[in-house]
Formats: sequence, C-alpha cells, structure tokens
Amino acid sequence: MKKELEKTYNPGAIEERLYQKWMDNKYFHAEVDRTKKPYTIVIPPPNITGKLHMGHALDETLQDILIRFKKMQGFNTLWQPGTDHASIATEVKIINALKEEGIDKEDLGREKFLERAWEWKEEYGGTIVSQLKKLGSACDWDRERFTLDEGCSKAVQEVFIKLYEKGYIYRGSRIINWCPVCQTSISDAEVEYEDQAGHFWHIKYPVVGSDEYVEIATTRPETLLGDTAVAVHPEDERYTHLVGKMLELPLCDRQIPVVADEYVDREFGTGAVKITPAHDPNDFEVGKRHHLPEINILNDDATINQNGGKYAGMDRYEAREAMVKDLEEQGYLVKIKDHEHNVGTHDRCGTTIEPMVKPQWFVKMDELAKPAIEAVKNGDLKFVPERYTKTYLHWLENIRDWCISRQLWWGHRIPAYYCDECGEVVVAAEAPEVCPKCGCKHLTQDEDTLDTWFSSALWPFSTLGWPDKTEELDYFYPTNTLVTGYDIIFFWVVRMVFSGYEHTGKCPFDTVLIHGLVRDDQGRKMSKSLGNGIDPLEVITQYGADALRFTLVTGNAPGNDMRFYMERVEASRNFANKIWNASRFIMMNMEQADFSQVTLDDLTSADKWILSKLNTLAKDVTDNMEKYELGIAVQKLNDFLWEEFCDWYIEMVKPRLYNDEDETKAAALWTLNTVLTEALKLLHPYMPFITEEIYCNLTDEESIMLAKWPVFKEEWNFEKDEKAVETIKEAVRGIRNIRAEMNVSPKKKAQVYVVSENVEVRDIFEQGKVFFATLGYASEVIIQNDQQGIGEDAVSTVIPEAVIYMPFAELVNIAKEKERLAKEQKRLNGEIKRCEGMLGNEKFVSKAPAAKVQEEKDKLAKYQQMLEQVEGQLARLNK
RNA sequence: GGGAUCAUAGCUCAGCUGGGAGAGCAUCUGCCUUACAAGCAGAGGGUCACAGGUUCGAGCCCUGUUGGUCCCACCA
Repeated sequence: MKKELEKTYNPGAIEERLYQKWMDNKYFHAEVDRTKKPYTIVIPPPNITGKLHMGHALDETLQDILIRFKKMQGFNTLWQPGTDHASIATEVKIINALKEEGIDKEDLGREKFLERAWEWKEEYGGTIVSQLKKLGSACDWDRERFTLDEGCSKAVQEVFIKLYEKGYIYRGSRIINWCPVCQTSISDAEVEYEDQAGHFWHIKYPVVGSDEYVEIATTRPETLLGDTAVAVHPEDERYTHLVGKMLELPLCDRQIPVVADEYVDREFGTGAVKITPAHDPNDFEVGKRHHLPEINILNDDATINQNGGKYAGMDRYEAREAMVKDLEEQGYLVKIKDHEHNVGTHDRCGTTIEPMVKPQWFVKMDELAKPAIEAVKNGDLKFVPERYTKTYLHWLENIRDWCISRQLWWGHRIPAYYCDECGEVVVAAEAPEVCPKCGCKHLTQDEDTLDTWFSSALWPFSTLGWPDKTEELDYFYPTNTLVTGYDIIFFWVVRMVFSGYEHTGKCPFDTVLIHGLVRDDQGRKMSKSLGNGIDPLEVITQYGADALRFTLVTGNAPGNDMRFYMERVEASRNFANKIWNASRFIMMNMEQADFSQVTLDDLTSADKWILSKLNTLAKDVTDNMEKYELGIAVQKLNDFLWEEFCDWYIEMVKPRLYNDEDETKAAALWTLNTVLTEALKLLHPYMPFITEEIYCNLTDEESIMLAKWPVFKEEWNFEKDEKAVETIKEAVRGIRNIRAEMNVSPKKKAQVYVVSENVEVRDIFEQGKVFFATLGYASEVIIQNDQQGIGEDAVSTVIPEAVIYMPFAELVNIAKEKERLAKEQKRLNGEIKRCEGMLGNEKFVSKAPAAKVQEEKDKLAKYQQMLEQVEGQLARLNK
C-alpha cells in the first residue's frame, strides 16, 4: 500500500526523521572492506568556536554531493568529520568570557585556563556538528575527531620531534610578526595587508662634526628610537662621502653610522633610509649584513619600553605624536607629506602587527616544499579549476620559513625542554628526568603552543590513526578529493600536501576542488560587522535543506564566487515542490493498473522517448559530476525533470491514464515509475531528503542511499522514437503558438488537420493523435496527404515535413495571420541564405568536417521545404 | 610591481575540447486544465566590453585597450 503524500512539500516534517534513520542504520559509517574501492574525503574541520555560516554550507554541500554520488556508484565511501581547536580564535573567546567575570588570564593560570577551555569546548564544540547534520551531511560521525584529541596530539608530537631531529624545525631569534593585542607571534600567512592613509615624516639626522645632515623619510617616526644606522645606496653620489661617518640620532643621546646597502632605492623618498633592525623585516636583513645592533624598543603590548627614554610607557601611537612634536620643536622635522602605505594587520583581530625580534620556533621550508611543487607538475595533485595550480605554485616557490610557535595556551604545547642550569634544549615526547648535558634535574618545558595549522596540516592522516599503522590508514589513505575555498590554499592545502609527502610519502589527496565565497545580494562578503550574513539554519527552517543545497550548487562554476539571495532559494524550493507533486501524481495513479509484467516491447513512442532521454541524462550527469561540473549536472536534472518529464511526458500520458480501456496504460505507469525512480537517484546527491522520502514511498525499498547509480543502458536507447516525439512536440508548440496569438480561448476546442506527403511522418502523427487532445486542444485530429476538406479560413503552421491546419472560422483575423506567415517567411529566407552562404564557401566545404557539411545540407533542404509550404499558405490567403 | 580573474537578456549567472546564444528572477498576454498558482501555456528582450589577429567558422583561442574584483610582493 503506497502512502499518500501531502499536497505541498513540507521539508521540516521529514528532514529530521530521515537523518535520524540514516544515522540509526549506519549508512554514513565506513569500515575497511578490501573487496571494494574506497573513496575518502576529510572534512575541513570547522572551528569549535564556529557557528555554521554560508561558507560552511557550500563547502559541506559539495562534499556531501560527492560522497553520496560515489557511494551510489559502489565505492566504499568515508567522509571523515571533525573539528579544529582553532587555538587563537578560541583562546580569544575564552579570554573575553573570563573578562566578563572579571578574571584575568594570567591570574587564573595555565592549568585552570585550560580546564575552562575544555569545558568551553564540550559546551560549544557540539554546536557546529549538530548544525552540519541539519544540512544532511553524510559524515561518519562514529569517527569524529578533534585536532586536540589524544591521537591528533600524538601525531603532532611525533611530527615535531621528527622534523626537529631532521633539522627542519629550529629555534631562533628572528624577526616575526607580533600582534600586540593577542600578544603572540603569527605566521606570514596570517598577516593581512591593507592600504592605509598615512604620512611621510622627513627628519634631519645631523652628521657628527659637521654642519651637514642627512634627511630621511619614514612612515613610523617612533621607530627612530631603535635606529642603529642610516643606509644609502653605494652608488648614490649624494651620499657617498658620508658612508662610514656617524650621525647624531635626534631625541636620543646616540650616534649611528651611515652604511651603504644595495637594498636602498635611490629614487624613493630621500634615498636615505633609517635602519631599525629590531622592528622591520628589511632593516633586520640590512642589520645582519652590517652587523648592526638590534634595539628592541617595544613591550609586548606595543608600548615603548625602557629603551625609549622619556617616551617609555607610552603607546606606540602616543609616542609617535610626542616625538613628532619634539622633533619639530628641536628643528629636526623638515616636512610632513601625505603618503598611502601598506600596513600589515592581524587577520583575526585587525590590529596593526608589529615586527619584532623574538626567539621562536620555525619550520625550514625549502626542502619540504620540493615534493609539493613536484606533485602538481607530475600530475599527482590536480586543482579544479586548474587555475589555482598557479596560486599554489607561486606560494610554494616563494615560501619562507614558517613561524610555528604561538604565545598561547590553548593548543599543542611545544615538546621542548630547557635546562635551567646549562640551557640545553631537549626535544622529546616525555619530559626528561635529568638534563642529558649537565645532569641536573631542573628542566622547564617551553611555554609556547603550536600554530593551529600545524595540526590541521596532518589532518588527512592523523584522523586515520597515523602515526600508528592502522588498517584505516592503509585502506582509506591517501584520500581522494579535498574540498575547500580558495582563501585557505596557503594556510591549509599547501601545508597538508608537504606534510603528507614528508610523513607518509604520499600526496594526501589527488584532487583539490576549490570553491569561491558566498556573497550577499550586492556582491559583498558576508560579515558580522556588516550584518549582511544569511543564516543557513534559518534558510533550512524556512525552505528546507534540499532547497538550500540546490541553491548553493546551481548556476555556479567551480572556483567562482556566488551571490546568495532568497529569490534563488525560492526557485529551488519550487523545484523541490515540483518533484514532490509529480511524484504525488504518479503515486495516485500507481494502483490503477498492474504494470509488473510490462516489457520494453509494450512501450509507446512517448514512453521510449522519455526513457531514452533519461538514459542520456544519466550519462551526461555522471560525466559532469566526474568532472566536478556540479552546476551543469544540476541544471540538466532540473531541465529534464521539470520540462521533459513534468511538462511534456506526464501531460502526454494523462489521456492514457484516464482511460481504463487503453491497452497501453500499464506501459505508461511502468514508464512513469521507472523514469521517476531513476531520476530521483540522479537527484539524490543534491537533494537527499526529498528524494529519500519519495523513493521509499514509491518503491518500498529501504533507502535510496543503497540504490545503484543509474548508468547508460543500450536497450533504453531509442533514437527513432526520440525523433518522432520531438516532431509531435514541434506540432503541439505550433498549435499552442497560433492559439495564443489568435487569442483563442482554451475552452474552444478545434479540429486539427495534419497534412504531410511523407508516410512516415503521417505515421508518427497517427500514433501521436492522442496527445493533441490535451496538449493541443484538439477536438478531432485528421491526418491526410493533401488539403482535402480544409476550409479556406483555416489557419496553419508549418513544421518540417508537415503543415498543421486549424479551422477557426469566425475567430480568424486574416490580416494577422498573413503577418505571422510573412514573418516566418522572412525568418526562413534568412536561414536559407545563411546555409547557402556556408555551402557556397568552397573553403568551408573542403575544410570543415564532412558531417558538419552534411548537417548544413540537411538544414538547407528542410528550410527550403518549409519555405515552400509557408509561401503556399500565403498564396492561399491571398486568393 | 607581479599574477589571476571577470565584462553575455532589465537583474543574478551558466555556456564542457571553437560549428546556429541559454537558465532563474523580473516584464507582458492568456489560463484556478481533477499532481503542482511554489502552477500551466505563450511572448518580448543580447553588435556575448572595445579594437585587431588566427580560422572555412570565434562568446570560447591569441594580442592590445578600457573598466571592475581578488591574490601576492620588503619600497622605507
């Protein structure tokens, strides 16, 4: 007994139930099964601080589509889920939460702070997961992981020690990016540059023992306190005589040398550059070359430290103001010019970063980058779309060492121990009991934790059990497709690839599917500050997860940004409703006849036509999906289901369904049922909920997730019938067109004469007679080979090989009809001219493929024949 | 400064290896036709940014121009 469906599709009523069913039945769960080929995706782990946003929704939808598709294709699919501890993002949130309670992080202490952090993780870490479930994500939740869980931590430790022993991880005092608000170092990738309106302060540095002075220009006058030289270009004649001389550093009781360095651009500014090795990356390099001292003038919160004399204690910007004032008063300030410059900010908090020299841990990148570069060159790794290969390569080929230590508590603590006595550094999994060098027992672990991306870099294999040699790792790794946004290629993709090669010897995935950003209706980034974000959960509540998913893959090519607005979701919802109602219609009719004995021989042309179309659809959709052209695939599904299946096939079949005497009724039902079932399977990856609900009601099968992916079947390929039905469609469209233009009421039925001299065409119409009643408002269809019995007042439409006549008598507006025919005449003449032009071109005929030439010849014949008919009609009316 | 990318219907976007321009929304005209008005039928609307080139043939390939977006880069 088939259940009846409700009149409109109500996603809220079924989504939760179906997801629960999938979970209960363990459809998402994967086990090692050597008889099947694996297909694996690791989820880009969302931050535990996160709330589901549109970016996630897009990312997860793409992955879910691939997983469901591959599962139906027979792969043993694993979608490995999990979350990221997101060290800095989370730590900041917890600090803020503590602040509200009036608690300071330092006062609380590391241990207690971490307790709070774990509590916090338990409380909020589950939110994002429950939200992912609402989308329908077929993740294997039994295997859920966390970047800070035991296994992942073990992997991190293993990697750190291994790289340290290999000399790829080192500790050193180098210039790093410092965030004065978050009070931690950050990597180059985390610095976001933005153009800011600023100034150029021109300042005089007097030459010692002379009246001369050197004028320098700076955008950061406060760094003057840390200057240890002024550099000029070695070939700059303005300054050559000063090289080696000493300058008086204004406001400070110090003298600094003039050095010559090729780094200086003579054309820029005054051609003389103040060198502050401790607070500028370039100056740092210059300082190293000239053995200049590094004077740190900043505290960790970017206030001036004791090296700043009277300015000590001031904030960096306060000090700037005060110093400029003093410089002016003392006559050192030459001028102030407006100047736009690039300022580095911390991508998390927007604070202007301060370059500082600090002891930090780094990963040496040159060797590690090599296999990652090789991977795309030898084809082991492929980007979709391909253009992102360049982005990836460019970054790797210009990579600098990666600063991995962070002055944070929430994260993997660096497994390095320092001897309090002799300063020996020990890197080990366990704290050493005694110092291996001096034997004392006083060792202190490094206070710092690792960059959060250090652990995510290992995600594809740490989640599968690495460093242990697990069955899962052996079977599911390397994974297949990685789906992520172009904005984290540097942060994550690059690091996973070189980590994969280094630690497992393999590329962690073969394809990276890159998607763009989801923007608002005006093309702006969705952001909290703008308040223009659309909450995916609200969209799901209002329109259903299927509609949201459908929207996110429709009309978009891989790697492109998309605009998101509610009208698009409504269109998707309408499509879901269309499927729902078509299914409802079919199910209502199913019980009226037994179609279990129907064979292909029983099918009519219409049945074969739609079956054949479905067959092609299965092939096309599969091809598109294998090429990651999901937007195209979904468009084809939409067109097939809505136009071909609903608007044409179902309408064509109705007369047969409503007539119990009709011998082909069972065949119609069989076809309706078969085509719908197969089409639902093709649609399932995109709209998992509605397809599951209908499929189960329709078939009594357990789940569409267990169904086999439809493939092209030679026995469902009916070219002749496809052609025949297309001819009928053409005729019906012609009839409708005339009626609409003549303003004939749908209530007024009319006779339809089909005149064709071609027996085969007459035969097609003979078989298709039944369709004209409902589709073409025909009261009677007369098919003949001449114009016998057709009144002079009949209107007509010409299609290839046939003319359709409709006697409307009093309704006909002869003038209008002539106009219509004249327009058609003109069109055909144009087409003929085009064909003749091409065929008259000797080069076309000789160089174009023969099939193409033949095609044009056929078209020409067709148009000539039609033109003749149209002109015949005109002549008839002009009589 | 380097690189990527975009410019197609009123709006938002598709257009796969070059072979007669498409969708959704919007607009206009008819229809409550017993699956669906979240619907049906019909219509209008595009020198595919501009200028060259390759080709029998270009929205698609090449060069340049204009305008927009993004990424990278140490110009103090």
